[in-house]
Amino acid sequence: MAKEVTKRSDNYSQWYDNLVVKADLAERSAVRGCMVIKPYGYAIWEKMQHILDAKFKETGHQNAYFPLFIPKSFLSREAEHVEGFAKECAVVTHHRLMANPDGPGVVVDPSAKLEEELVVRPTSETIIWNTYKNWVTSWRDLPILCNQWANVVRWEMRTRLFLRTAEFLWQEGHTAHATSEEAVAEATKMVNVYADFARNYMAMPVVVGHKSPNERFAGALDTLTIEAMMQDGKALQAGTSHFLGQNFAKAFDVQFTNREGRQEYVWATSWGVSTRLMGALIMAHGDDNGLVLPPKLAPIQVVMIPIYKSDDERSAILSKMDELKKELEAHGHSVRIDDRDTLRPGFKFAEWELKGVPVRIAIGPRDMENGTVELARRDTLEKVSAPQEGLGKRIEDLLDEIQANIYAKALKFRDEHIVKVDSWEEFKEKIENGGFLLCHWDGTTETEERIKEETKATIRCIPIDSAVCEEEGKCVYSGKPSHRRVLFARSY
RNA sequence: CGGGAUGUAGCGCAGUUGGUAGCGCACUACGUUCGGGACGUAGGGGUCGGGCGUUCGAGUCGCCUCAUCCCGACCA
Repeated sequence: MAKEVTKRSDNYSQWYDNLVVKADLAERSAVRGCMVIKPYGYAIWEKMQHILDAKFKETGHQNAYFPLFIPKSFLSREAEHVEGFAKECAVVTHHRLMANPDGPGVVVDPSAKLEEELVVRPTSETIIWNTYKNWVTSWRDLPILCNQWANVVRWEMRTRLFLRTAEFLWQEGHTAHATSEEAVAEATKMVNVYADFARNYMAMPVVVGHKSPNERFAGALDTLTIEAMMQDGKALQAGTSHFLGQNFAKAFDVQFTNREGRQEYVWATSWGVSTRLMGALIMAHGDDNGLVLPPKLAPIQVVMIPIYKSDDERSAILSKMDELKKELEAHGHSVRIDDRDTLRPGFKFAEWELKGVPVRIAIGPRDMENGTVELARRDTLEKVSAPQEGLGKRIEDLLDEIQANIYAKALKFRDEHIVKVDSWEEFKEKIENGGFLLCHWDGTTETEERIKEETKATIRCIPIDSAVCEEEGKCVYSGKPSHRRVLFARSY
């Protein structure tokens, strides 16, 4: 009983925190609100990065890197933007330490005060737009399609591993365009890249939609989002893509000469996903035995566990495993042979299940006699005996099946927990059970905030990928007329 | 910054009216085990968050302080 994961049904938060630590993904750091991503967790993040990065390249983007520090005056150029982030900024005020004159240790050298304080980026719009100003003079310079992989700092009051940490890793795309239409198309394109990634790689269904004005990114004219449902019925914002209009171009005076020779402000977008996706992955698929990784994101897709008594058996089984490993690797799968001699098979089974490895192959003396292996899949925990012959093809099919099954399971769960609600009484009752509520809303921020106060539910998005929302009705709270349903939920 | 709680071995915890600092897991060694989280035996590991005070004597009582967590506030 080395590592136990609590049951999801007991306390979902506890189950989550416990799983993150026990599965060796991450742990709390000694630094306030910060997280250490451990090698196994980081390996999953790296797979996400590589896939996303390839998609960004396919859609014409290039990677670049901008400074960590943002002069305070930059951040305050765009009024809404600074208002949105001011309360959670880490600020650098000095650049030198000195020996403590009153005792041991060091203190900040008061003579090394910065002329202008530097903010540790909470997001990079301001520093990037200040840079883009110098890159754009003509319509021929557009579009600029840059992405940056970076860390950002947001001094949150309460933090949770992967979901909300003081420092987190992410990518942020920042694009500049000659026309509004082009920028809107870009923002839409990128939210769909995220949705595709969530569905086809993370095996996680998402609802794509617009944020309400109240929930928009600070400084955006429109925010597109992908919203996922976790297994406790709460929503998780998994990625956003913003149409920034000309707000930042005006704030940083980024103009270009158009084809007609007139000066014009450029149109902007920004979009990002973060290590929060790790939290989404865990909460979308994990079970009481631990993590369940979709094969496309699993750093180890197949783990092989030998079962033996004698040294002779051990070496015979391991050499058979080497052989099979080569075959699987030829099919493009990542394979780990767990040849640790100090642990018993049962322990290893449990440990790799905890880590979410999609497929386990066990080989013991019996299998060696029969030319078989024991094949176990993580998603259903089913075990079958399979011939060693043709294993490569069989595993390939199995991994595809697991990928599809995990998605189907998550989709079924989500669809069972989305309900249309038309009365306020029903709303208050249903929201207690979690899940997404599709309701009519009168379009006012006032109603939205009242609903939030009374139920802690917010408008997660105004869905664009669901025809069922488009109908006439009355606001679930105010009774005023509405022409479409929006998605309400409690969220992380 | 309000309200509540907790700091004792790497982790999780117990510690009674103040009287020799303990348990489980983990760790080390040896042996038996090994097809679903093994067992036995023997070990190692602590300025009880910090400071001051009360007392013959403080993990325990008092005051101060620091840190962390929970509920709020906050959360593109």
